[in-house]
Amino acid sequence: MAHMPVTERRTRLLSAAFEVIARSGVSGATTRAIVDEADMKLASFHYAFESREDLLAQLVDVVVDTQEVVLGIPADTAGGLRELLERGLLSYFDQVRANPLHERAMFELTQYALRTPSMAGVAERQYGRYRALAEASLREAAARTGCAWQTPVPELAADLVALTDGITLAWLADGDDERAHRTIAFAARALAAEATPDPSPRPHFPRNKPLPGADSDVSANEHAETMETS
Amino acid sequence: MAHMPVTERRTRLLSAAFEVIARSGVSGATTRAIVDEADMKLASFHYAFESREDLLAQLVDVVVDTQEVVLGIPADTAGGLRELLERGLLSYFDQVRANPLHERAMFELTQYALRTPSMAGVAERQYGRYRALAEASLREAAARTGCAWQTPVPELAADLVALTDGITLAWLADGDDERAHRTIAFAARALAAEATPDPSPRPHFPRNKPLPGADSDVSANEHAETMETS
DNA sequence: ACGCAACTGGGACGATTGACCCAGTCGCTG
DNA sequence: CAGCGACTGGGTCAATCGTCCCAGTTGCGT
Repeated sequence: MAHMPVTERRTRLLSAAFEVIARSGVSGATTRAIVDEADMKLASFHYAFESREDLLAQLVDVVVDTQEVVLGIPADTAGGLRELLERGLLSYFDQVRANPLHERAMFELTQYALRTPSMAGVAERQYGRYRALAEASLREAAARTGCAWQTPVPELAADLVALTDGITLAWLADGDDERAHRTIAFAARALAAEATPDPSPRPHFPRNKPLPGADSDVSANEHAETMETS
Repeated sequence: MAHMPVTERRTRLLSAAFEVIARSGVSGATTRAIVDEADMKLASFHYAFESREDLLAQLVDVVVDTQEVVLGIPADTAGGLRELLERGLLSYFDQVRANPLHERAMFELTQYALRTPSMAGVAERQYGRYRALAEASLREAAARTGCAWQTPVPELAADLVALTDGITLAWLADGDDERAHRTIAFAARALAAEATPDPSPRPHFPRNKPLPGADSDVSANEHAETMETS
């Protein structure tokens, strides 16, 4: 393989490692699997990194610092706060659905960091970043619609992160797009209820409806309108 | 070690495996680590199970079927629906906090099932069970307070599962009890808003406040039991 | 052009892994 | 109480793991 400065080799190995982790988990990310994915020789690994743990630690660092998957608050201001949040959540969900392996790798790395004593605090930093990103989105959404949050935004950011995490985890497990869409609608309702009603004329009383744009199958299966307190 | 029927040996090995997974992850649950935890000899492993994968598959099965960690809806009906839900969530959270390793092992097993082709559908079944348990709790809470859900309960169950998952994951990462309590309060508010207001005199308009008992009490019910898979 | 440091290739090592084998021992049944 | 099937113990195997070593090769500064 062609010569290559160490720094670029490091970068490529980190990317390859992430790829392998997404596919086979952290335990499957052996030094040989990583260099194979990066199309390198085994010796190059220990020339670029001191050890496998060294690479893993740097990977977590990089991944946490470059995390950008967030609500994409739409530019157009059509609709009220609730609708804006819902579209932002749908945009996030589309990212997840487009690349499920990415989220799986993130969860995998989080758990690895959680059970590795030498990486104590990394998971905490990761969630701090999630919350910061969520907070920015919430502020933007409120500003865009002229609403004001009635709950401290950092607190709402934690709520939003919990919701997106929960939605993502459930979807990774069952792959049910429609259910995810319904939960997203619920999340948007719940968050919008924490702000002053937007000044638009719309009387915000959005009972959830079949969500146009969801896949056509799955339809009326477990959606019985009869619930009641058994 | 003393003689022992295969069935009991299997049970013990499953428990030991769960313990090891909680401590060291699935990848750390080697045959030797498991038999060591169970205080057995290595040969007993392959006498009780065909292979390591066999044990893991059976463990996931057992764990999914015996999952019982849910909202403990309190027996006393003091307070409205929102308060009842909040206390139920706090009860769940106490279980998690009393034994964080249990939840970590559950996430670990879910991810293992997710990336193991031969176990396709197990994660889906797991979340189906979560939803069923959540649905039962929601119905109970509504019945207890005389409220009626205005959204299909199976749908709300998915929302509740997403919330608890998100809360749990965030707490496992940062260990922030107070933040978890705030998110729980948010979750209770959000869910209660999906029901008809309870007939009690209280005009439910709970802007959140500094949470008077957030850090010290919560000790209504403390089961620091062993978790166990049996 | 030249030399030296940066980099590569291939092999090797010890440790650990899942799996297996088989001679021995236990304990129930008849 | 005798015997046979159920069970145990300890050793062994090939495969794979992380890590290391070192003789070669490349490319850059001078």
